[in-house]
Amino acid sequence: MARIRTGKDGSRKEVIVKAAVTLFYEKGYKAASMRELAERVGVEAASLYNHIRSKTELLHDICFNVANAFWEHIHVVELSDARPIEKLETLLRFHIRQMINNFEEVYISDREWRYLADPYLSNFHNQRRNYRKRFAAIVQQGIDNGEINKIDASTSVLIVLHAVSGIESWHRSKFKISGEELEEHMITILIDGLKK
Amino acid sequence: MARIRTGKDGSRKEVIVKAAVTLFYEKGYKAASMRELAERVGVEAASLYNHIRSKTELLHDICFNVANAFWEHIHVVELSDARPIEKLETLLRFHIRQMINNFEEVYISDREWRYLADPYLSNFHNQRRNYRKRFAAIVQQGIDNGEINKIDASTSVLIVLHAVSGIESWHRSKFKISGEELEEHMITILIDGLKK
DNA sequence: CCTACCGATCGGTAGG
DNA sequence: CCTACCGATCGGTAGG
Repeated sequence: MARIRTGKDGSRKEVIVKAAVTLFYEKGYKAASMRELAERVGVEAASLYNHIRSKTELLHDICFNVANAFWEHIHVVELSDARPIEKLETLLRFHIRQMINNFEEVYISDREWRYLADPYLSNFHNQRRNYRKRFAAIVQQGIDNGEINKIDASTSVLIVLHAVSGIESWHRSKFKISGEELEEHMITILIDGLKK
Repeated sequence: MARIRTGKDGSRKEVIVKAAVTLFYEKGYKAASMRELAERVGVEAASLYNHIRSKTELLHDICFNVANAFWEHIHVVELSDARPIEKLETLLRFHIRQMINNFEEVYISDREWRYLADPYLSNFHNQRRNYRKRFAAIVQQGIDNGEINKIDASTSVLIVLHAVSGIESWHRSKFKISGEELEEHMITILIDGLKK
C-alpha cells in the first residue's frame, strides 16, 4: 500500500514525506511551498534539506510509490488463471481500494506527475503507458472470448480508470455511504457496463 | 459552447483568453506565468493589463464560461418531458461533446477552479454543487420509476462525470477512434451500467 | 503598447 | 537543526 522506503533516517524522512503528501494534495504541487511544508513538520525550511534532496524528489517518491504498487498488483493478476472478466474485476477493486484508503497519494500521482523533472518524467510516463496497455490487453481477452462488450479496449480502460478517480469527491462529501457500499456500486456500474 | 464575451476591445481580449486557455491547460494555472502568456500573445507582460485585470480574472472567465454552459443545458433538460433515463443520456452526451470539442476549457474548469479567489471561489463551488444535485435528482427519478439500477444517486453522478473526464487522455492518444465512436462507447458503458 | 521597476516569494545553499 | 542569505521569478503598477 505505497509503503515509504525506510533508510537510516527513515522515520524523520517519513514524517516529511507524509506531510508533503497532505500538503501537495491540499494545495497542488506547484502551489505548495517548502516553507509551509517545514512549518507543518515543525522545523525551518532549510532543515528539510538534511533529509531530502529537493522538492521534486518528494514528488518523485510519492509518484513512484503509487506506480509501483499498481505495477506489482497487475503482475500478480496476470499470472492468475482467472477469466478475463474476473481479472478485470480484481484490478478494478484494487484501484477502488487504493482510492479509498490511500487517496491522497493516488490523487497526487494521477494529477501532479507532469511536474516531475526529466529522467523521471519519461520513466513515469512509460510505466503508466505500459500499465494501461497491459490493462487493456486483459480487457481485449475478455472481448475476444465474448465475456466483454465489443468496444475499443483502451477506451474502456480510460473510462474505467477515470471513473475510479471520482472517489476523491466521495471523500470530501459530507453524507458518505460506506467504503464497502461504494466499492460495490462502482463494480455494479462499471462491470455491468462492460459485460455483454 | 463556452462563448467568450465580447466587449469594446473584445477581439483583443479574446486572443488573450484563448492563449490563456491553452497555456493553463498545458502547464496548469499555478505553473503558467503571465510572461509566457504575453510572449504567446506577442506583447510585453505589462501590456496584458490593458485588457485584463489579473491572472485570476482569466481563470474566473474560463471557469464561469464552462459552468454557465452546463448550467443552461441542464435547465433545458429539466423542462423537457422525456423519461429520466433519456434525460440522463442527453446530459451525458452534452458532457461528452463538451469534452470532445472544448476540452481545454472544461479541463481547466474541472481541475483548476480551486485557485479562484474568494468571492468567486465559493460562487463556483456552490454552482457546481447545485448542478450535481440537480443531476442526481434526475438519476433519482429514474431509480424511483424503476428505469435505473438502485444505487446511490449522487455516487452514480460522481462516477459518470469523472468517467467523462477520461476523454482528456483520448485527445492525447495517437491511435484515436473517432469522436462519434467514442461517444457511443461511453454511452454504452455508462448507460448500460446504470440501467436495470 | 513599452520601459523600468516594485515588493513578495520561491527553492535551495553556506556555514556553523 | 538554525541563522543568514542567494539569485530567480512571480504578478502587477507607474508613467509615458
